[in-house]
Amino acid sequence: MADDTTWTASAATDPQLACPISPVVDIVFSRWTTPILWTLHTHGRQRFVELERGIPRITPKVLTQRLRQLERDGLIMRTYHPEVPPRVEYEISELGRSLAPLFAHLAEWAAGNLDEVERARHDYDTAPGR
Amino acid sequence: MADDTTWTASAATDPQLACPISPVVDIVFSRWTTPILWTLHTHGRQRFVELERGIPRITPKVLTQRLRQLERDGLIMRTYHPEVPPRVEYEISELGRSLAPLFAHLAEWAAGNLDEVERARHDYDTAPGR
DNA sequence: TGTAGTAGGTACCTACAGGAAAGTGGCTCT
DNA sequence: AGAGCCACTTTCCTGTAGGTACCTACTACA
Repeated sequence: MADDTTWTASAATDPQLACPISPVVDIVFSRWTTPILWTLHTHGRQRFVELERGIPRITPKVLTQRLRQLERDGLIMRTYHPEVPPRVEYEISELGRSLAPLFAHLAEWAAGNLDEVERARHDYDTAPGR
Repeated sequence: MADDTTWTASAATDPQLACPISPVVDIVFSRWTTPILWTLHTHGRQRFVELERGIPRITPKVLTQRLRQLERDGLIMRTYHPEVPPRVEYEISELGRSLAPLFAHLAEWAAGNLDEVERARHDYDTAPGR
């Protein structure tokens, strides 16, 4: 903590919230949101069933919930076409697109450090006295 | 999606997991982990009670769980001093420290875009036909 | 004697997230 | 006539994360 060049220590003494990035985490990294944002970004505009098929094991109920939440937060846009059968298209918004470099860094960290996490886990699990 | 310069589209077609950053999210952004890592980074080595006092509303049980998990993943280090009363110190590891620029970007995004999320929410909530 | 302090562990309980399955509406195809 | 399509919605149910409260061992100190 001697040299705090990378982390902003602004809200470090916040009485209520000890971590200034907690609100972002709640918005961006709640469950199922990253797969949705990811597929929406890489595959572009998509319909409900396409998302459902593209994200394995997600149920339509939860998918609807997450999509509504993401729409409310302004990260994605929903366009409803009153046809028969109905057609709804989801696409990432400008605000959602602004997360792209962040996700890229995350993917980069994952590529470089996930195996070390795996190794740490193995060491911990096979440590003596456990 | 036309120009994929920032996001790596490597695992975009992964059959099992539609999102290559999901594993990282599970490790780094599970509940309470960011406040713990944040305070550990900004305040340096800390004892259990210090963490407990520094992170409002966390219960000792959950704090223990999260600390164990973070230790197992290699993000923090635990040193036990067999004194009376017992003394345990937690500090961030090299691997955990490597998350610093990531967290900095997150804080930066928060500073620049959180109000826009707030605005989107207000617009959504006060929209007609709702 | 008894109280404080530390770092948790344990038992019990509740709330809520999330899963499974079926329903809805209106058109179109067979 | 019936089935199928889409985008959900609703109901019911379960699992589990997390909260509360109490417990441990040991010593120093009043």
